[in-house]
Amino acid sequence: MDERLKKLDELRRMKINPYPYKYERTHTFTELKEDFEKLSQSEKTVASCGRILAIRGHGKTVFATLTDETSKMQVYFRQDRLGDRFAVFGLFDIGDFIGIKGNLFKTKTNEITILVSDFALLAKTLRPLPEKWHGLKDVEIRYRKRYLDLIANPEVREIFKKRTRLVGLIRKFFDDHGFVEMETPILQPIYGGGEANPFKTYYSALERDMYLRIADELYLKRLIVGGYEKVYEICRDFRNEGIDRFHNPEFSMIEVYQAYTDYEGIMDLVEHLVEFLLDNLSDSRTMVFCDREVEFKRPFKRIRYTDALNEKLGFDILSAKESELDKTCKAHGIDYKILSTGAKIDKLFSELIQKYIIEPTFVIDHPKVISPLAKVHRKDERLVERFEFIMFGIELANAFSELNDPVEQRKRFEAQLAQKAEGISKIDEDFLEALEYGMPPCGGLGIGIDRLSMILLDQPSIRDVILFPQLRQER
RNA sequence: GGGUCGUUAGCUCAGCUGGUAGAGCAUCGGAUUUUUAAUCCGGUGGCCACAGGUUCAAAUCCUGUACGACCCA
Repeated sequence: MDERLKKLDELRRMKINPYPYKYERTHTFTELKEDFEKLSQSEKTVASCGRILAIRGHGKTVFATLTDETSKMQVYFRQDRLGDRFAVFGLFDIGDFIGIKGNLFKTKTNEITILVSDFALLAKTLRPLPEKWHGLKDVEIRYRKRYLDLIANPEVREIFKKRTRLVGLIRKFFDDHGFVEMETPILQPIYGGGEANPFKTYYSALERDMYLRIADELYLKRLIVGGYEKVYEICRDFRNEGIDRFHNPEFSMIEVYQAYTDYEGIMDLVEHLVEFLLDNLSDSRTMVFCDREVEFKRPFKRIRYTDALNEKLGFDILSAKESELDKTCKAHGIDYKILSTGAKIDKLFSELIQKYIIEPTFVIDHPKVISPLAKVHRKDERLVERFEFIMFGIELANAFSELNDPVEQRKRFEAQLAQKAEGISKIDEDFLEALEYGMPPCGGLGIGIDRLSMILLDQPSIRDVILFPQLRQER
């Protein structure tokens, strides 16, 4: 870094501003390559700019490789063309941003190159870049200093662009189906709509505790009460819990609510969404994730939650005694002591069934105890009308026929409180009051966007699809 | 929370059963007018994550801590 600071001084002595204000670019590197035939015939010079990736000096000439966001480009400096200015290039380093003007030609190895007739420093770098050949591998640096990861590993830049395209497609799908995108509060006085511990904060102006939302559900339902019939929100939610390959405390979801439909209608919607995403993101309806291949074919497989679990356990989970549940949990190495009845059942399900679901599958008709916001199943009052969309053992979506009976909803909240379940600390009276004004029959859906990105982009860790994952403080 | 593995130059990595710290790239100086992981010659660069312990001697063995990865809960 000392060497580079010296060069910086030297440049200033030469009256060269190392941090000028702008550069007029005529073409990106990709545009230059695409229009090579036409541009290389022309006498007119082109102007491009980018970061220096490599310098290959040959005495009175220099080849350098530059990169802009779109592509790489080789540029060629010759002393006989640049005269005294040629020496200025000696003060440039790998990593610096420069602008060049010149004409396109092909070298004898057939590489499109700019013969430089004029150049300018656009920004001097002080620190050396990670090595060009091996890239940056240290995952800790890749996550802590993502900008270095993005410089050194262009494929990572591609992943995040694809993620953005994916979110754009999701938005387009729902817009095209007549849904309206809404924005609801991130800071909530009462949290709810999911099972999780919240992040807590303090709202000075209102002199009260607030929570970062764990879900948007209860606000979007208020919008259905208000008369909208198809709404969605692409939201950042926050859950104050563990971090692992599939969990980041701060994560992205889309929640969708549609009036006058039920979970069957939502299943249909999800199938079409997934199909739409695949058709726009990849060439086939086959998907590879962590070396396992899966084919998408409508209709997706459906598995009844309790049937699957009962078959595996050999007894009926819903009529089982608490002691029997405890025994079963213990047998499967689950620490049941701190868990509510519902949590025990759900834990068993994840361990014994969900883990092994690879094909795109709707797990349907969950027990009522683990689904406080879902409507009772029309054929079995111990169950609710709910589905989870699961593949590769990962839960991607969760949906219900939404409970709209305010009296029943109050009972469920009270039961949740009595169970000391996560995700509720007190009853959201305002929400219940909204339901008392009447919510039409409604299907609701939540999709984890990070996990969906993981699967569609074949990334093994959620941190590979989140630009700035939180890590512990460095010491 | 538990287990396993990792942490050595700016980056990627070697470093054996303990004996003076190594390579490639980057960087600096020199040569080089079509190179492209350019090449050739010469140099700089290290609190071996941190703190203890064992030993005549520790990057190496032991203990603890921090951070990270993976697995389990």
